[in-house]
Amino acid sequence: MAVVVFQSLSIQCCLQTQQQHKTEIHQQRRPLNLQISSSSKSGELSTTHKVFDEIPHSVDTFAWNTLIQTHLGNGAHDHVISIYRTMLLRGVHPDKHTLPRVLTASRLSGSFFCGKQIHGHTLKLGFGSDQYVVTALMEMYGRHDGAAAARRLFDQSSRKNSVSWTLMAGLYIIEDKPNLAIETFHQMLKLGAENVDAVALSTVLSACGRLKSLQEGKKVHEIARKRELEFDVLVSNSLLKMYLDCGSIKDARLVFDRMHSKDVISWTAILSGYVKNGGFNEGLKLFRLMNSEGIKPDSFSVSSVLPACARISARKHGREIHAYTLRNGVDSNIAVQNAQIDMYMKSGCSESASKIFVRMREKDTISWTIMILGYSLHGQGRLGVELFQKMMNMRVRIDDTVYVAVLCACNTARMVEEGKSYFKFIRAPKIEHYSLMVSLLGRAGHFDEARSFIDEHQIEWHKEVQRALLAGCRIHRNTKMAKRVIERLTELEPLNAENYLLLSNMYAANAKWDVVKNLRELIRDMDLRPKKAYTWIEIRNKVHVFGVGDVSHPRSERIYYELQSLMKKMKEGEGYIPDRDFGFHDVDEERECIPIGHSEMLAISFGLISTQVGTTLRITKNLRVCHNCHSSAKMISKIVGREIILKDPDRFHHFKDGICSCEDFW
DNA sequence: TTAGGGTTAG
Repeated sequence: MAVVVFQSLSIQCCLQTQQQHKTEIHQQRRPLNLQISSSSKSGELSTTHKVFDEIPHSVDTFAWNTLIQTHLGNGAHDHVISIYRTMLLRGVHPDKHTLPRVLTASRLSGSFFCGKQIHGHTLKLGFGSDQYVVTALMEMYGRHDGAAAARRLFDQSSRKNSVSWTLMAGLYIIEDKPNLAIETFHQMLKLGAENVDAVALSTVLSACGRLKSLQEGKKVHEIARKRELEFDVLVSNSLLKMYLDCGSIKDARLVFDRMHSKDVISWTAILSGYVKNGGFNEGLKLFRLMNSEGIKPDSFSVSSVLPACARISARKHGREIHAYTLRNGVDSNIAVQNAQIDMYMKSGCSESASKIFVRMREKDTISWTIMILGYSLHGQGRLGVELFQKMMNMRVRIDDTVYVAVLCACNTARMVEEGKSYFKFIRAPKIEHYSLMVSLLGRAGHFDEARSFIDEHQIEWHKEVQRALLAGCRIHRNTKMAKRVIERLTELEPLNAENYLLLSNMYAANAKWDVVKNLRELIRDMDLRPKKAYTWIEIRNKVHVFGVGDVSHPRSERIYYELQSLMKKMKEGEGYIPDRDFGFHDVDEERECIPIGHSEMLAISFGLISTQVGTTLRITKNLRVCHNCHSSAKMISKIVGREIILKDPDRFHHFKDGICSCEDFW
């Protein structure tokens, strides 16, 4: 931070000095200007500075301004201040071009004190009402003291233009007051409609997005259309983002498809929009299309598409994109590296993720969070807790999401006391933190404590909390409490079919068929659509999908034969007895079906007959795996001597040598 | 010679 004291310098003295050297300036200005301009354009700062050192005292302000501009453009803000000081010391008079630049430099270097001194200079020199000076001052005070401070300067200024109006609107957005930003834009329209330009439209569109107001956004879209600015790339990209922020991917796509020219930002915005809204395959498709149209992806586009690979466990695509980042030099970007770690973790390759994490030159809070969550996902909660301890020791910034991650890790590792102590550190816990604490206590079987915790924090009427409690009931087969929880869930989410199915399955387990019949009728009458269970397995670049009792696969006969033979081995060699209790299961159809017809069993069997001995099988299920399949998968891993990695919505199960990484707590 | 703006990761 530059702390420069100018008060000792006399502006009056500078004025006199300049008068004295007026003749010399005229004689020497031209050759010096040329020298500075050519060096500045080449961006060679050291050369520029050498030239600057050679400038005689009599040189005019233009050369100094050019030098200042070069350093400002290169982000050398402190240096700009030093040059300004030298300029004053040499008696050169700052002008209306110098002052906004040094004000900007002092704002960007965080030297508000210095900025205030320069404000004094602008008044003494009579540039207080220059438009560029006013906007620089507005931005400085606005960012430091808030929008109200900028507003005072703005209201006092006699000549307002599109830049000052837009700046004012932008400051309101920073303060999360999008309504005021939109109001400012409309005031500008009313008072000086000819001023509206692409940047003004872009700013107000961002405010509409923040407000999630499709109505306001469409009004601005109409204004852009009328002023023929709709297809300006900045405006189009802002419209795209506004529609995405307002949740209308359809309108965003319409803007994208109609754009005359698309840049890397347009492509990144739309593909990121799809990925964030669950359109993982469409996101990947757009990424490929972008490449084929000759738009080179940058760190932003790569970080936007990698979560799609993570979510659909598309290791192959993820690896290809990873290779692309290495070839194109974007792999050292921290956001890209974080997205890569997340992708590898979520597609089952925790080792590849760890390698990147270890090699990272710089790690931020997000990098650590991804690793802690990743370890929890793979049943290595203890490693996650250790990482959190390390992170604290290294004084890395801890935020709410890191606490979510470490509480997840404590859950996985069943480290109740550690979880309790970390929870105490959270200043303002959110419902996610409370739910994780309830889950931690419930999974450990501490139901009385979980109840007291819920009462103490008055969080009973949150579906997340009830679901967390249900997880504990499942593990400990606490049917009595589970019934109460599910009944509460049906009150909280009357349109969620899953809750009625859980209830129905619990009554079925107790042979209360009349209640089961009533619940099924209720589901039908309310026209609720329960989820169906599916499992995917990728064999030689082709994805095979299996439903419950599926016989549609061309190798179906062989798949069932393999399963029958495995079942025989499990019964004879491992003493396996299928569990008929589906009381805690989320789908109805699987209870009706014999366990070997469950989708994950079919996928495992197909994987075994389609790959070489010893190959690891990787499968993904859209719903939670049932107890029978979990036990079967453990035994199969031992019988066939293979690792089976099964991903369900909450975690990875690594079945190996007859045991699972989740230690049967899922 | 100068200002205000649009895309990323947990």
